[in-house]
Amino acid sequence: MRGTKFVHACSAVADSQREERARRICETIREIPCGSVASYGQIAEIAGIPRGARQVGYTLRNLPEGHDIPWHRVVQSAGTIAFPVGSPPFEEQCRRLLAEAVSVVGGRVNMRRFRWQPDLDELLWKPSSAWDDA
DNA sequence: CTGATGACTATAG
DNA sequence: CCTATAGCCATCA
Repeated sequence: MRGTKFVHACSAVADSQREERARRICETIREIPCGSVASYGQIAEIAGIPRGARQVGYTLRNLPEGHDIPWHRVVQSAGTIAFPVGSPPFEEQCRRLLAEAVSVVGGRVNMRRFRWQPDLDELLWKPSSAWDDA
């Protein structure tokens, strides 16, 4: 029957899959260009995890000490910063965003102006395919 | 297994 | 703009 080894193997697989999700989430966040922001849900979807907004938050909360992930470019879907207004992390995120010209007004970013649009990015960086027929 | 939690989100009033 | 509510889902006690 299923012994201890089997159970250990299963939990090992579960761990690797969890790591894989976290890896994709971080990878996606790293793609957010300087000067833009993305929502938790947007990151989750791009990372291939539908309805995984909370998982993005969870991953971000457990980042290792020396990480180089631009966590400050992730905000809630409405543009509001996820931390309590006035809290240390809230202030830190405001500073980092302002430092790259992303204006934060009343603890909120105007998503219409700063929301990251991967499709548009690709058009701007690889215009040939889009403009050839003109 | 069960219930509580949270760096979430969409919707309604 | 605000609050309340109901989904959401991996984690954890």
